[in-house]
Amino acid sequence: MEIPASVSLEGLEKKWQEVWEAAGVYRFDSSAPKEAVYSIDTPPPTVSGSLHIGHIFSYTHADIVARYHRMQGCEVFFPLGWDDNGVPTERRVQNYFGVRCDPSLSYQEDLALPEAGKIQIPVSRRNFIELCDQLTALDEAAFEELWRKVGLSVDWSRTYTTVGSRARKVSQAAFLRLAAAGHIYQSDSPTLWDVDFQTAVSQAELEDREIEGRYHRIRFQLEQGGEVVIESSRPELLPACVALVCHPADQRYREVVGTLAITPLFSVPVPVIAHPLADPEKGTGIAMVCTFGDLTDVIWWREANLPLRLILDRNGRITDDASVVTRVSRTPSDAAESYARLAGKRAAGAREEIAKMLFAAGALVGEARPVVHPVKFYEKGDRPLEVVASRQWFIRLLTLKERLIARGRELDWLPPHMRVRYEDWVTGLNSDWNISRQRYFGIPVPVWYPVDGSGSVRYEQPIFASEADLPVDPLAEAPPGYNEVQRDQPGGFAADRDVMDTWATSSLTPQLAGGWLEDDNLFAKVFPMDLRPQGQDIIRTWLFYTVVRSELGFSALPWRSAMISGFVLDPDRKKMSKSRGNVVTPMPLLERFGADALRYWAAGGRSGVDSATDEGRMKVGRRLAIKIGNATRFVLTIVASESDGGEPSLVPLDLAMLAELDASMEEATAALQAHDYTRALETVEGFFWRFCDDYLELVKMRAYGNQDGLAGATPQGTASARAALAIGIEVLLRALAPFLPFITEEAWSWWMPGSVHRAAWPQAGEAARRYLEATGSAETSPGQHFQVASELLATIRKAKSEAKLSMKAPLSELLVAGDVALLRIASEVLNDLAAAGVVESFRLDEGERAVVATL
RNA sequence: GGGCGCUUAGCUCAGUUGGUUAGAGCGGCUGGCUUACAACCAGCAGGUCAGGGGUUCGAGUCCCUUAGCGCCCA
Repeated sequence: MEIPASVSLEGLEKKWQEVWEAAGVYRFDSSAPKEAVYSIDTPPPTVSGSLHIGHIFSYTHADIVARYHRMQGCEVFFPLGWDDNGVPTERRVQNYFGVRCDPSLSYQEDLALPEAGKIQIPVSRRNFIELCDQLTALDEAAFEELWRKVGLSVDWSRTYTTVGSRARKVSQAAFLRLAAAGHIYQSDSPTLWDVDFQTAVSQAELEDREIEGRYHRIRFQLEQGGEVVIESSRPELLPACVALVCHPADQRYREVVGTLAITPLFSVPVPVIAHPLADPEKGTGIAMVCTFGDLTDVIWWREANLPLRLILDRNGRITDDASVVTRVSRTPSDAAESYARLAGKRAAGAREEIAKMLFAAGALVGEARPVVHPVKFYEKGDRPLEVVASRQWFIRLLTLKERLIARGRELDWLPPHMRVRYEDWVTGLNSDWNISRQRYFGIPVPVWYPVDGSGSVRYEQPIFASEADLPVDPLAEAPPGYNEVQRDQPGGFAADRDVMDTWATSSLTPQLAGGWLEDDNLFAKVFPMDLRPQGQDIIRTWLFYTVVRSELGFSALPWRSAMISGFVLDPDRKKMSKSRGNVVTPMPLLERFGADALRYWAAGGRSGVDSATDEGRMKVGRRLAIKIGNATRFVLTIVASESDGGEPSLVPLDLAMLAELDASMEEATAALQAHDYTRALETVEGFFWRFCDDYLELVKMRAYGNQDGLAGATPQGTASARAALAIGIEVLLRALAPFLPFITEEAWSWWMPGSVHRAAWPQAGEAARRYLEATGSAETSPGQHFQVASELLATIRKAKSEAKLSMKAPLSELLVAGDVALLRIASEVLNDLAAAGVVESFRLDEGERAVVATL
């Protein structure tokens, strides 16, 4: 036994994480039987972001649960990954190195990077990807350092990433299997497109923003005579107009539905249709349908089977190809002339130009009316999205809704109301999952296409990679049966140039981490997983997509439970954001308060409840950690001090204290079983303070032994107190270990072998049972001695405190009145009470319950 | 506009199937160097449970309603 002279928290993080790593305390043993495995699927953080206090919140909750199950004897599978994939990394690489990707360039061996602040230089795709790898490696190291410092009991030998060859193989194989099973299709269909990022965007990446626009009133002549006036915020799409639409019940337009209207300037006849999505309240109640102004246009276009007239290119500019309009115009040369004035312009410029033309043609009615309306944006973008028709790969979702809702109901949600968010999201899905992304740093779609004799790419005949060849890069490798010289040649092949959506990989974390396709034995043991801890902000993405992939690929839920954390707010309870500049970084707080203290704060955040960054709570956590160290040290000092040589015999107070500890542990265990780490901590912590403030004080003198003149102090009583103290603190250390892993391990190491984190979680009735064994007593039911003694002590303290006296001041008499049972209990704790409270005499009276302290 | 959640002490939050006098921590105040810990200990004060209505022997808890806050979706 090595008891330190004083307790310090400094350096514990570094010391113990090294010991744990060297001893493999958190290493997953894959030889464990399946029943003993508890597996956790954490969302891998995007490493290209900067460190954020939120990064330790949800993961700490998961870690507490992981540590609990490990102590319950489970082999815990708790790997962590890094999500490197996609736009955020590319952006960061562009800014960090001052480069941009130009896929037409060839690879340069010794790439000279520009100095910071200079204009971005173009580099080849391979160079660009190398830089992405380089930067993510740096970012990963910073993240791993944070997690280790926080003390996550992760098996760091099983770290995975969402790029790299393993992720490629898994994602591509999953893609091929879904394709073979008919869950994936390719379609040349309307797609939301960010003109700056040059990529398609899926429903989950969308965000509505209110922007200012202007409603232009435009006059359309009717073929049958007369006119209608529509209002549009996007008049520049007039050449793409394919219909007018009004609500079926709108009396104003009843007569014109089914007739033809003629577009001004371009003289294209378009049908007037009726559809319930047309809002009679909006504008004039009749709108133009263009291909495509927004997603409602897509619905009208699809349902009314309208023609396609695309006029925007992928840069968001009006194309040069006037034939889209001239082909269908009644005055082709006038239409061509009008169109030429728009060609090459972006939306905003074209809008101005067409307004002039409409005005000149007398087709504009009145002044444009300012309006604020919601417009779709890519969540990371800053220009409104356009809808372009583009060839993309999709995973079918719309036919899957009911199955996904049913799966959501099987999942154990914590808190339960989070299920509603998932269900609302699934119910509201209006498109399949577009998984093609026109990016560079990501996992390639494992597909090529034949090029026919005339040089056209035959997209309808995709050549899928074979699973045995994975991972593949179609841009660098030729498909089976072809060779490289045939690339992009007539009669040869062309690669699919896209990579997959980041979620197409991230949705496979159970497969990625669990050894799917690589270690069948491991995968069978860990999948489906037990727990998915995550933030509420990624229910519709990470959680949802993972459920989709698991359902399609494995006909199973990926996990039994989902534990949803709230947000971490800034100290003023405001949402943190970069733009507001109130993001709290965790490292300085870790340095100041220590990992145990931050974990204590995090453990106070119940599932689903937002928590403010609260230094006060961290301070309390730090004090608790110090107290744990001091209490252990004190107990050990007493236990190790010279003994009177007596064997312990049963003392009712000691037994009662341990029985109360057992009761607290039962409560804490039930809470943890339900993933309620907050309640568990409160329960254990509450008892720990009573152990220190009441029990320790009550038995201190008796436990010292050799106290001359102390009433009732016997060697047997001393030995009993020492036994109870040792059992109590030992159980408490184990109970506190999942929450404050560093100080508990430190205190454990002073006197116990091995790691507290591999010790057994306290079992029901354990403390009292061990005490009875130590005292050689038969089964005895514990009494209320600890409760009663605590109450009496409180009365004594109150009397002295109100008299402004030291606790050492003597009390001349303590009167205890009550029934026989109470008096018996009281009589059995009087000696300890006399020592702790310096009470000179007691009076026990039968009667109405009362306690009176007389100074 | 729709959905979900929240409103309890100065602050942050517990409060289980309705059941004694509504709890904790922090902060505040008053004391105490008590030989584990002054980075500590003891004690005290502080609440019309957001407002209104209802069900009930009994409501912080259940129902209706109003107001405010937050988040998600459109």
